[in-house]
Amino acid sequence: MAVSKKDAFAADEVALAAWAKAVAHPARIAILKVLAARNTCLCGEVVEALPLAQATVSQHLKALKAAGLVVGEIDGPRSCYCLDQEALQRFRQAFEDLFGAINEAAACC
Amino acid sequence: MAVSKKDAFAADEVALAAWAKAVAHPARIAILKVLAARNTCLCGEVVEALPLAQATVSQHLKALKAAGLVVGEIDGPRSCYCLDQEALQRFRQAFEDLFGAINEAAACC
DNA sequence: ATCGTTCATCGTAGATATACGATAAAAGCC
DNA sequence: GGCTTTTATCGTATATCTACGATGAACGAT
Repeated sequence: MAVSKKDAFAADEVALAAWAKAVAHPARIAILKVLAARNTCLCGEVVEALPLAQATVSQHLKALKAAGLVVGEIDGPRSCYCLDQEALQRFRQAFEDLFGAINEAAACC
Repeated sequence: MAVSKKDAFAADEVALAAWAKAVAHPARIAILKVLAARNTCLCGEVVEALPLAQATVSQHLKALKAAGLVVGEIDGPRSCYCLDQEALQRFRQAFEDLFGAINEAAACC
């Protein structure tokens, strides 16, 4: 964008938008599902489960980590990624709050 | 992106990602709240409620419309935007399904 | 017909996102 | 020490997003 206007919005809106952006790509949704389905969480396994190159998957994992939805520990040659259930619940709650604020709107027009 | 790989993912993941992208910006979250809080829904009112230029707001409204979360009817000089409650509920359900699939994951590492 | 109001769209500039190959870095193994 | 495996990061190309001023289109009012 020309210049970010995100400072002009409420902090909770910015936070929710950031989470939403983290899941605004099918690859990242798929990654969350893969991490949930396995308890080993190696990056290589995620790569095998997705139709993407290793570098791309690593980049998506980084985005999920930056959003706080996933926790990753680099352990030498291999690394361990897992879901941050607490953060996911906060995200879920923020979403529910938004829907709650929205769904009693009167029909217009 | 170099070339979109979205065809390689499950349809429901692509759909959820598209919805998530629609709310992946604080301005669009704010717009949804404004539309919910009023029953008149004129574009001008949304513009006044946001710290953005009219052209930018119109563009965000278009994005929300493209995602199906908002319905808009152009009526000559003015236009009427309202929330599509049905679509919002489908979105909410898809999200809940995702969280449901994710939150019983075993802790790893 | 000419304004004025309201909104969409165009054109554009700069910022991000997406994807990949190539390469570097870290650890174990020989 | 070299070699392999695993993963992150760099560099890069293309695509999309974000924002705005300027302009156009539709209608009501004068």
